[in-house]
Amino acid sequence: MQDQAGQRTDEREHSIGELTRAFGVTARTLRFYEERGLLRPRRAGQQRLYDRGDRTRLKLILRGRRLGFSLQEIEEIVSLYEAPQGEAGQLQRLLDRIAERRAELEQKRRDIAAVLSDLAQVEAGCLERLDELGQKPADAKRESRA
Amino acid sequence: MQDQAGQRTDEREHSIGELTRAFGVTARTLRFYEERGLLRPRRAGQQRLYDRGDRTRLKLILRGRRLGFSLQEIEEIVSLYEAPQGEAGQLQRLLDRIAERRAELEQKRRDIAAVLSDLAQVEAGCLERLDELGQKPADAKRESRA
DNA sequence: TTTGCAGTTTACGTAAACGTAAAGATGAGA
DNA sequence: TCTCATCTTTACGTTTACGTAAACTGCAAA
Repeated sequence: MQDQAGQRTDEREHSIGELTRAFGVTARTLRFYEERGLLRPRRAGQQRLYDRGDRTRLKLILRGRRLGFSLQEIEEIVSLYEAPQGEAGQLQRLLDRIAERRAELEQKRRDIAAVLSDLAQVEAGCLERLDELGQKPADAKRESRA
Repeated sequence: MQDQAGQRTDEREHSIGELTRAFGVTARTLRFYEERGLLRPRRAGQQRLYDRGDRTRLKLILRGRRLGFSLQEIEEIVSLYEAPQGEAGQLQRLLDRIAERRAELEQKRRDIAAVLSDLAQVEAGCLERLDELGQKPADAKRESRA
């Protein structure tokens, strides 16, 4: 588990190109996130170097993006992770914001359950009709030759 | 459970204004969705009248929106619900598309679980630190006077 | 009759999240 | 030394999902 430099891949710093390939995003996107303050890779001269922390942040960002949060919301969510210290009032406000986010996420979870349930119904109807047609379905999981 | 017209609210047709209040969207949004072909309310002269089917579709649309799907994706998803008939090949393609959507939704579900877990950790840290400070937290669920 | 509200169409504006092109720097290899 | 890939900054363009303003219609209450 060592790369050419004799370091674990997790510990190595990565160029922007490596990161684009690893995460399936464009360099423009990474620079844009940096411009928005979501990423702060260190510099070797002009070049950006992304360390493990940057990759973790990026993972969080993309996770939020898949969930349909705006970059501003993502920024707020990610900032929750990195606001550990503080006096009681601050901590209380942090807890409140966490509760808000949790409520949103649970709404999303309910939405997902509902859509999945709807899709399952449509699928059942399809299978039934295929069955009536005397056909066997061949989707990813249920291989016909099994 | 009868309204002024002596019909159940579920059966009544609604003006655009009623719908905006019921769903918390603007009239512009409803007209835009219609322009995009996502809604087709019937007309009484110029005025739009939304029936139960329209409201159901709107509910589906907003559900997709909360999950971060684009209107185009939402259109595709909703169209899955309304493509029941077809010969075997069509049904098979429909099943494939359902499988794709299901995969996306399950990815989102994993993302939600991950974020919720992260938030729970941050929250635990907060509570611990509040405890060290000798404070009692007062969030929505855990009322301090309980 | 006038006022006012709720609705309509048309059309330009806008914020977010990048895409894309231009022009230049930099280091490795032929 | 030249070339090529990869990186950089700057800047304008694009798509999505509406916002917003203007100008008009229809109906109902004052």
